Amino acid sequence: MSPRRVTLADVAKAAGVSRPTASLVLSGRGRELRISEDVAQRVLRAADELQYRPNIVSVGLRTGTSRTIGFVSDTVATSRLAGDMIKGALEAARDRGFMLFIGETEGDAELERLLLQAMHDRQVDGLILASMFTRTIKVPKSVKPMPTVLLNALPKQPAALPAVLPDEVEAGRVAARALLDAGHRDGIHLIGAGPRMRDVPPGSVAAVERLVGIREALGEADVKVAGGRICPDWQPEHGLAATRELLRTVRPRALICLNDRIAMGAYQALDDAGLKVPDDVSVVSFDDHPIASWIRPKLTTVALPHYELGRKAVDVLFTEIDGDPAASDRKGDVHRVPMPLRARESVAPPQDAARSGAGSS
Amino acid sequence: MSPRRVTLADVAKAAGVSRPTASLVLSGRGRELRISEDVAQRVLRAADELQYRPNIVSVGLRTGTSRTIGFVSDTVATSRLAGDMIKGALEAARDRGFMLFIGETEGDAELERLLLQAMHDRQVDGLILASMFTRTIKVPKSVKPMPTVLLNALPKQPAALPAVLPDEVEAGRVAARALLDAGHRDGIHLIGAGPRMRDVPPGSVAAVERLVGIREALGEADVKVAGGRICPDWQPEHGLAATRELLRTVRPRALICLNDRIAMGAYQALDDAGLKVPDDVSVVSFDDHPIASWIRPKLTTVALPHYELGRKAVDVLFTEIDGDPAASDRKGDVHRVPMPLRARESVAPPQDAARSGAGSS
DNA sequence: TCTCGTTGCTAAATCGGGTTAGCGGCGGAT
DNA sequence: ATCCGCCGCTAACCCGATTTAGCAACGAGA
Repeated sequence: MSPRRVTLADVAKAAGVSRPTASLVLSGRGRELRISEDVAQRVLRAADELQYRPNIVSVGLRTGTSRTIGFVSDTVATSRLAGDMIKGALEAARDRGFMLFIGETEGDAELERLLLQAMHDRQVDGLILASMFTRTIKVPKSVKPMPTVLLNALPKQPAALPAVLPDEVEAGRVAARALLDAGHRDGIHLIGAGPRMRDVPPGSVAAVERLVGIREALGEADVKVAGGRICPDWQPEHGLAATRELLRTVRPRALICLNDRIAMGAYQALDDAGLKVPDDVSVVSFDDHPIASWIRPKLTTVALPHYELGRKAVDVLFTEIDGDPAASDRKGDVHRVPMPLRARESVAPPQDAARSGAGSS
Repeated sequence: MSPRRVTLADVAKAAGVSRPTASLVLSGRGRELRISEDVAQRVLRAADELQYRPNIVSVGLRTGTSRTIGFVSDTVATSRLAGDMIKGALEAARDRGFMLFIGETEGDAELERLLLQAMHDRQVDGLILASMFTRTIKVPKSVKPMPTVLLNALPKQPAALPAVLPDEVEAGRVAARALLDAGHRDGIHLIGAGPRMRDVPPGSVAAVERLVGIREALGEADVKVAGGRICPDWQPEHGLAATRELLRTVRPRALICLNDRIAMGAYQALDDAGLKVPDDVSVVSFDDHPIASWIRPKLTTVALPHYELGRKAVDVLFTEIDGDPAASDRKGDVHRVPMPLRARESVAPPQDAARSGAGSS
């Protein structure tokens, strides 16, 4: 049906040389192997005229490579995270002429095994094991022979695999500083976790690390967390409930919500209580979910750098693939990607402080 | 480094037969070609014991296939759409032992060309050309020789390519009926497009089709649209502005928002005006964006069936790949995937109708 | 004139599997 | 005993590239 692909043999014939000669010229080893300039030019011209493109499958068979990397995640669809992470990985891979296989395991070990097998069967050159929320994962044995990078995940057993993660501790500091810089010193409450380090939803790495950063920055400024409410699940309804409960007893000056969905619930509770954001209560949050710029006032939040995480994972993977031996002692490296503050409209100086002019625009 | 892959030759040796014999047995053509039961069993056992898996790259070289399909979209990350669509495609492909290459063009024709080339180089067996919002697209010439399906898109020139799209017209009917069934007859306003057919954002297929369905269902019930506001862009702020403007002159009984982001803006405008959803004003919408079940009251909306769209596209693609000749006369088929109503909390009988008991729970 | 060394290219093997043609061996018919 | 034909398997080639080993042709030195 389709006009048959142009093969190396066609190019060789057109240039009047043998197939290996054409191969040598096109792979750039012509000079080194003393192919004459004249022949090289003929081959190059023929390849150009015939629009020759090497068949990657064939090269793959010979060399054992595929110019392809596998991106395996537990869930692709659940969160917006996935999209941008994949986009970043996609573009970084494309820059190097690589394609991406996508697969998802849905947390099912058997599915994961099958998927890794399928990727192995297709001779992927490397693997990215991604998690949609930061957590520790058990690294399947089957990845051993392949260059692999963990994305948004840490190995359960200290395996010699590099990991790429958002810098959640620094994000906690950034969120706290956003309030401090606005002049807040009192009445800062946490929604979603805290105030103590042990008040975190089980298994949530992000909660722990954000909390560490928050407490650290606040502590440096000699500011005490006024209180905190743990949410078992970081969904709007839990943020609503926790904030509502908080408001029964105290009137906070500022809220650090542990993510945007919680913040959305908090907004509702504050609105129900007749409290205005940011005039009565400032709110900062984490994630930069699309919702953050939709709700009024727009939410100031510390963004998960999904796109950069994806890119970084590919970058790290390529240092593995290119097999720089000097890199082998950095095998288990953890790469932290900065989480930038998206300063929007939900933070203002506290009302009394505003009077004394301590606020910033 | 890694223990070399088990090849067919290894299996043949272990079973004490030649390579072709092993190949015949494993490909199931053993019976047909009179391989003895004894030999067949030996081969099967050896393959099992050695955990033999055929190298797909090798098979690909010989047969020209790769058990892989390419999923090319204009943008992966921008909307949640992508994630579920990809998930559906992924699972449908996996059911058949196929993998997915993901690529995005960002609307750039040159990037698209490169991407299709890269997929072609890897001998993908078929192509899905997806758009993140329903629209007509120019089909690149380079896809001609390959089985191809358009997803969420229609060919600009009536090409002989099947397309998979959400059934937006029926969705319009469903949304309208949700209000009719609740007893609404008057004061139904449109936000985002309408009331006339020409009041639609340029280039939006969804707007046109939804409007057709809405007007049709309303017309059948002899109900007139009370009014409508076009939004140039379907974002919350435009929904807010349009609804606010509407409320300056009239007091609607029900709103049909052309999508959930607009509905979110409408919620805010209604809240600002002191109107309660659904008691004062019922709201229905389209898309079933995650936001729809986060806002209070939960939004009744007609869902974009992203997951099913992805699955369906792969299903249709496989009828192309399997090349059922009977299917060749259905080449240009447009497959419509139903959009289900997610009945939640934003629709109630109109207040006067409620008194007469015409409402449903 | 013969040998040795370059130079410039190609024959042949290889990757891992699929496919076709055909080769020995055995049994039945003549 | 001889021939035919079927059974059961294998030799050999193919896909499209890369890579190693080595072959001609030519010039220079002995």
